[in-house]
Amino acid sequence: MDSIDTWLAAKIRRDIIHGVYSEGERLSEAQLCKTHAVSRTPVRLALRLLEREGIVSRGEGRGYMIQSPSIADIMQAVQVRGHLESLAARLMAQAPDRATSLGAMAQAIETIDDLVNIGRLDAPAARQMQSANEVFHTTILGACGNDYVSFTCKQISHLPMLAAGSMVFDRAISDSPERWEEGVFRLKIGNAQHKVIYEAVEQGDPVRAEGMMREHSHTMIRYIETFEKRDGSLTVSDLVSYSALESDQPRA
Amino acid sequence: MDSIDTWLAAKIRRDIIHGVYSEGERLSEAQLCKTHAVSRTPVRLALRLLEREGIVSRGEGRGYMIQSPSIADIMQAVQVRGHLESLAARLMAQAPDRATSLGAMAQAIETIDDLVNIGRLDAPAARQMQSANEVFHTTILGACGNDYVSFTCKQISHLPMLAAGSMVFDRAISDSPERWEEGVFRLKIGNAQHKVIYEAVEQGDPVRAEGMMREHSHTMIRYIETFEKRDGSLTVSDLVSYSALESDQPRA
DNA sequence: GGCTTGACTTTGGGATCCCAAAAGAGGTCT
DNA sequence: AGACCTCTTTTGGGATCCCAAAGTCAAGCC
Repeated sequence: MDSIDTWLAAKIRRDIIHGVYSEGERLSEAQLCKTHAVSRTPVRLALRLLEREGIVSRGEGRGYMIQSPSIADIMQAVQVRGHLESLAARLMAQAPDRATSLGAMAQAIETIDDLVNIGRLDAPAARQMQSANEVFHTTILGACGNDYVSFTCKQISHLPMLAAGSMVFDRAISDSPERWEEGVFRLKIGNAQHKVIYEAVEQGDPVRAEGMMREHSHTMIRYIETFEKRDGSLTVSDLVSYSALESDQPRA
Repeated sequence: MDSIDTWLAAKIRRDIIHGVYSEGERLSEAQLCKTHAVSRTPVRLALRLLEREGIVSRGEGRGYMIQSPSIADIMQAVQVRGHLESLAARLMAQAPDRATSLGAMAQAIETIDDLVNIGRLDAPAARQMQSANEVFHTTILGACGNDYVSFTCKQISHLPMLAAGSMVFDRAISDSPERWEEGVFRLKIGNAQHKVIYEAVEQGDPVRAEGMMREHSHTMIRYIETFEKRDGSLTVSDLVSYSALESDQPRA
């Protein structure tokens, strides 16, 4: 299943996101063959995949053109994802067999609660939290009864911050105590939202479930905005490093 | 831009949707090479594309497996699309520069109104209506300010009834006068919803715009449901023929 | 007789070759 | 001197070849 082309696509995607290529730069198949030491077949498959992902465009003439996503692009995509998740929350609250999936959600909430209460936010804790958060969100997507919601989310999950359950971690969190306090508070707020969503789904309140999920994703967008304002020039590469916990690949 | 593989993918997609292959059937690259008289390269590209579209799955072992979409699948996808469009309507109602796109929407509404008032629903009229409807919906997607909404919609627009502005036309509409009357009434309702959406967007009322767009897409789902109930066994192929006006390909 | 193991066949992934079309460079004509 | 035409080179699409892995069948062993 995972052939060279998939791996190659991931590699090129990483390069694009990390800004190795400049916006609008033309890249040729032959060039990629040389630099990655593979044949043209996987290169073409990879490029077609990236084209469908929208981070490379295949113009009428020849050559592929880089379409590196900006922070604004990613925030737009996060908004779309959040909107789809709010649909999933509403549908799950209406699903007759939703009870079977409530356990996983409750456990995820509990895990996050425990981690937040411990108060340490080191890498392993962040990874665990990330994982629990992913469980919470994918459970809703999977239990909403509409498989296309989950499918559509997967279609756009290649961008940074768009994988299921991506969380923003502030790299400044370990610098100052106030930042640290702020980060923990934010995580508590997020999990409180999780609890409301859980309750609404359990009680079969679709309006409340959808509304709270909308707010939950809005919180993330707002948080990225505060990053942007604070750091001045937030790069896409920064967002990758924040959400890098989800991938096995170390930052380039 | 449109190479053999794209064309081939469209051909195989049509075959799958029209039920040429049975569910779960394995198809091999070599087989497709023979039947469509092309080399393996475009076949592989086409299969990878169809795999991403979700109508063909590439298992761990060898062979691709057909995943022909059911009526339920399509209705789920329509729900997703409708939800995304409701986001677009909300965002457009909040967009500062929305005024520039209001003209196209108004004209589309007027065109549909004229066609409905004439009262004839022959093929050219249906095609015109389809076209105007497409203008209305794509204008909202394009003017909402979030490019990813439109992008995400395109990602799932390969299924029948999912292209922008797809409309359901009742093939029984020409049979009996009451069905005919019913069909015209339904179109009037639909355009009345368009008018409300237009008004809400113009006045900058995001809640009303989103709500009415949600209702608008819900109307379509409900209509497909009535089809299903009436005909007993509605097939995906039927839906294609209902929405076939949008494509140049005649029904197989 | 059933199970295991080995050879054969099928099939998909990767590499290479060929070709047509398009971009670029250079020369020529006005 | 500038514009247009032509030739060359680059590049991407399609075809074919090769290989490795997986499935299959059969024969031999327990």
